[in-house]
Amino acid sequence: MYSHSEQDYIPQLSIDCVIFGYQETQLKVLVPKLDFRGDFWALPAGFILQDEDIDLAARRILEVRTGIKDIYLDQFRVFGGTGRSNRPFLERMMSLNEGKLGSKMLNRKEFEWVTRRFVSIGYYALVDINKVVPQKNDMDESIDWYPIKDLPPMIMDHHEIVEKALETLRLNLDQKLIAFNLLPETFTMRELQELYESIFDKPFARNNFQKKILNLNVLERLEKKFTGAANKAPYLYRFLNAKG
Amino acid sequence: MYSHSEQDYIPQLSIDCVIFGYQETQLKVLVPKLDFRGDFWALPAGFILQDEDIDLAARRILEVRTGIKDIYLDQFRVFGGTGRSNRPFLERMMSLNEGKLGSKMLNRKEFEWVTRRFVSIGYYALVDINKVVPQKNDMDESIDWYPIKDLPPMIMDHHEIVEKALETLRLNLDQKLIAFNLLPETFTMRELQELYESIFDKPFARNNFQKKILNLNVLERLEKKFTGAANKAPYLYRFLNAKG
DNA sequence: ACAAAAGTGTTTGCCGTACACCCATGT
DNA sequence: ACATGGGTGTACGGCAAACACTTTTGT
Repeated sequence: MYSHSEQDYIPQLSIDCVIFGYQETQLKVLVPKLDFRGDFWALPAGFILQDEDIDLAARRILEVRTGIKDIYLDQFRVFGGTGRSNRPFLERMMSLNEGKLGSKMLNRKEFEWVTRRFVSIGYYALVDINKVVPQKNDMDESIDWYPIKDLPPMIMDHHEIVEKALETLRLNLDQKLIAFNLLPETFTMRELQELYESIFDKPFARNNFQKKILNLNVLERLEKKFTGAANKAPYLYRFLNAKG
Repeated sequence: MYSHSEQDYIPQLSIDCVIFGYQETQLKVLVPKLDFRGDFWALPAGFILQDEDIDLAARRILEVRTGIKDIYLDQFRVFGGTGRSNRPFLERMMSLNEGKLGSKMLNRKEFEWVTRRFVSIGYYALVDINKVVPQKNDMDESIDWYPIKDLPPMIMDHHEIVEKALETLRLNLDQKLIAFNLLPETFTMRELQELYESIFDKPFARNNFQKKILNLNVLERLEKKFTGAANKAPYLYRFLNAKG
């Protein structure tokens, strides 16, 4: 399988990614399930090449897992408790998988490398869920979108990492105008509002929400969208990057 | 001198501290000057023990340099560019100090350790400047408070680190109610306002500032302060930690 | 005609800014 | 009396919340 060494990667330092997507009025997170007995889930993660900027390392990890470039990405916090080691998890995993690991068996040196105490840099990413084709790597059994309110049990402190990522997302949402990264190119005001509601987990008043968003002057109103529903057709909007 | 090894510290990972103080209407930063020819300044920094939480490592570094515990401290960003190595600086320093390093000479192994590419976690701290007795370590020629608008030339990307720390301080000042960490136990409204003005580098309207701060309901008004000046005596205030 | 959802307008209260005025103190 | 700086009150304007009404569309 893969081989880690200090020649290639910075030791004891990793990157954990919280990849947010939005689908069916729910905020979701992309989480791989590891291909071992025992039902282990873990956030997409990776290491930093000796000659690689940390932001680019995060970008590389994201591209591998989502298949797309040009992802909105933000560093949000470092997790550096003393208990942060894969050792308990890996030992349990190996005891549950005796003799079944085959080519996935870690050699002694690799085991030593990955079971040391790790400090991890947390990044969160916002993607248009329709553009993403989740990619398993050779350690994964599967990789899926889970509603943030219904995440599978994850290893180590990964639940806390998601929690902090969501906190940061809420703080930055209006500030940095990044909600649009979670939506398709065009969208209705209702869709945007439902996205906000799923992120903040509370309702917004419809008319006031519209006024607030339009006052930001970052949306372009397009033609109306024909829905076939028994009501007025809503306008479509597009996010203006840096145009007038 | 000191000896680093992977047995003791996490390699290639460091902590850089921006220690803010306030004195004579100026926001200041505590910066040591290295005890070598060539005038090198560098932010207080250190490494993380293998069995040490990163926040506690930052706290340890701060305690050593300031002599006080119970310091307000916040992680704000990771600096992880590929160019982040002490090598250019150390080589220049050594060429300027040939034969004069004496006991400060790094042995081969130590030189290899400290000149690798480093990822650094930035922390900022707020201290009551009157309580601090800056402590040199055995690498320092001196350690002093410099006005943030008049910092000495610092090595590597330390200017950028201060810049980002100040940005974060501004963002968090009202949010987290932390300005009081820069002042003595008691202070006048004018002193607090001048502190705000030095941080944001802009004036505030006197009466409105007072109203805004008092509306936060985190200050206790004490007796008046006798100044001897030809005007009304100002009230003293104290910050309420978590009392009613 | 009616229900459903979209679009828009009006009122209210809060908050920050600007302006104005009084108070205490030493010269 | 006056200058100096401290404390407080009032008026204005913008913004967000709450309430209300109109428009479009398929059944």
